[in-house]
Amino acid sequence: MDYKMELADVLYDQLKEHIGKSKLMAMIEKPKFENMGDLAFPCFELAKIYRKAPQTIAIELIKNMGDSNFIQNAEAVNGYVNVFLNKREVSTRIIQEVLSSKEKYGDINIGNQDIITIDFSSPNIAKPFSMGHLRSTVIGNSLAHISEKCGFKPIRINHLGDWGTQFGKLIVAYKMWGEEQKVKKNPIKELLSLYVQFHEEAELDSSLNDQGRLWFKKLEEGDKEAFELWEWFREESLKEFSKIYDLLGVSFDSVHGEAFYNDKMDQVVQILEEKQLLKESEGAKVVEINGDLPPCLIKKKDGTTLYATRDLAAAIYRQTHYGFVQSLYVVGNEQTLHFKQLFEVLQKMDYTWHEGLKHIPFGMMLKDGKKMSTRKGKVVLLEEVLNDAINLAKKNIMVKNPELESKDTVARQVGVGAVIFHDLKNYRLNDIEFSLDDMLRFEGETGPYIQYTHARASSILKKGNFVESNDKLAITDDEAWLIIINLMAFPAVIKRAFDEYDPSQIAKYVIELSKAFNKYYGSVRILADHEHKQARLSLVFTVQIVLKEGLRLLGIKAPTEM
RNA sequence: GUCCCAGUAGCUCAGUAGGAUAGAGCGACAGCCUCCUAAGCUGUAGGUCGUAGGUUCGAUUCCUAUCUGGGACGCCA
Repeated sequence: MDYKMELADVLYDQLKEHIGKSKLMAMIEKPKFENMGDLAFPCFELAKIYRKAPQTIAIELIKNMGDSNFIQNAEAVNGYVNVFLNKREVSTRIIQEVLSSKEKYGDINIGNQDIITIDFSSPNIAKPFSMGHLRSTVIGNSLAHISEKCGFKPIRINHLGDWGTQFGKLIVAYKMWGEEQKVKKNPIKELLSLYVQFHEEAELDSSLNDQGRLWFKKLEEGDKEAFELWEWFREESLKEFSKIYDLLGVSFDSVHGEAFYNDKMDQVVQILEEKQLLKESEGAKVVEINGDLPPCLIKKKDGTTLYATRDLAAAIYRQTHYGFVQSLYVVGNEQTLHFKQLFEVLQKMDYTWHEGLKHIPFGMMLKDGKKMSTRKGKVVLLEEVLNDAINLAKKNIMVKNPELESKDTVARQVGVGAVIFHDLKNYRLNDIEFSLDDMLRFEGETGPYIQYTHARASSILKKGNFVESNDKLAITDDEAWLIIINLMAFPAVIKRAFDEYDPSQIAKYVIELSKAFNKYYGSVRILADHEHKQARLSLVFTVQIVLKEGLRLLGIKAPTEM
């Protein structure tokens, strides 16, 4: 039920000569303070049209307002029409709605099962899974859930960074300093230190870079030795990554990395040539782009490809293979220019579907105010952070709930939940200064706070032997109203999260709902009063449902005890 | 040098298709478990919304300039 619409209906008759309904809808806002009602209509713009004071207009609007079951009364204050909803009617109705839809509450069918490909996570082979990759992973995963909730069919793609000059460099480093046994024993760590060593030595001897490029050329041309080393590095990396994905609860529909497009790039280059888009510039092949953008590099002077080439091939492949209506790239803000160029080139190639391509940028994970650099070995390993969080959660359980049966499972859900929530609760374009302390905080506006609230709700339902019923839903507690308002807002929040590709909307929402519930819990003895018990427990049940669903959309588990 | 993003309480951040008294969490201080999980709740202290102009009945929100921080700017991804 949309109460904005309800208010618009009630006011429309008086205003239809001057304002359309959609404009009217857009003008209605939420009052700044609770004691000012539930909806507000500002009359300042009307003052010009009617040549009257806003306050006078508000008073007249109220006097001639139509009737509605859901509107209790209205007041004219400071040029606003402040509307109070009929709490009893609205509460009953919303509880009924959640109860009948369960976890489908908030589903919006705007997607028509159309395909959205989501390119996210995409770690680089032979490098550790760093905190930087966490952002792409959790944002992309959440966007997949959100788009599904909006009726789309997401295709989760892990576009592994398994190709490029870096592998030439790694092969050189391995051949010069690597030891098979050491790498077998501790693959990622050993490969990383080889990679770091390479960059240190290359500072002194730039011919190493040439060798790196040479070995990458060999790799692209199918050299056996190069290929076998590459394959080995890839295998070892995938094993490491799958441990992380298991912990995070993330899975993919496709793990085609960059290498997958190796045999599809010639065709792209050919098309570019046919369309006469390819120009020679300083020995390299480029596509020039109108406007201020620098040209997009397609081939280096040694004939090897660049990631733009592979991304072009990938975009075309995805369109022919999946027929997406939207294709999202959850990739860091610093690559904005690359995607602008990529999309421009696809437009120049006359692909009409280029409009569905969207870069979803996010801010960087900073260390000491600076970008982390793999090349210098300045990385924080995600696995270590997750393990720290899980251990801390376990410690908390031992103190707070030593009787709990599935301690390890819950510790994992809570620890991982804390890390994911910490990442998702802020707007994605903000840079995040890495702070282990912040990430391991379990109090206040954190993942564990939401999970705890959910566990509380679950526990009370169990203690109260709650049985679902459609009767006795009328809630009379004043303290419940804040919960009701939040429950009502859920569908709109999901819509906004989808429209803006912004999971933080949902994170902020579950915080508000949790606060409202905990406040209620603190002031109302839910199980004490027999007469109101059914209505109250029904309310608790709706909170449990929506919190669980909200957390699910963020990729976080909701344990019933903790 | 050019372009992009950001500057709100001690810290981390909300709020911005312009609107009513500037909002949380953490930290600090003071309370609340004979009572449904205290990972909780209640209260106090704390801000000329980076700075200066402009548009407007009204600007933290829009425009311009400026300062500060970060990022991007062809053979890495």
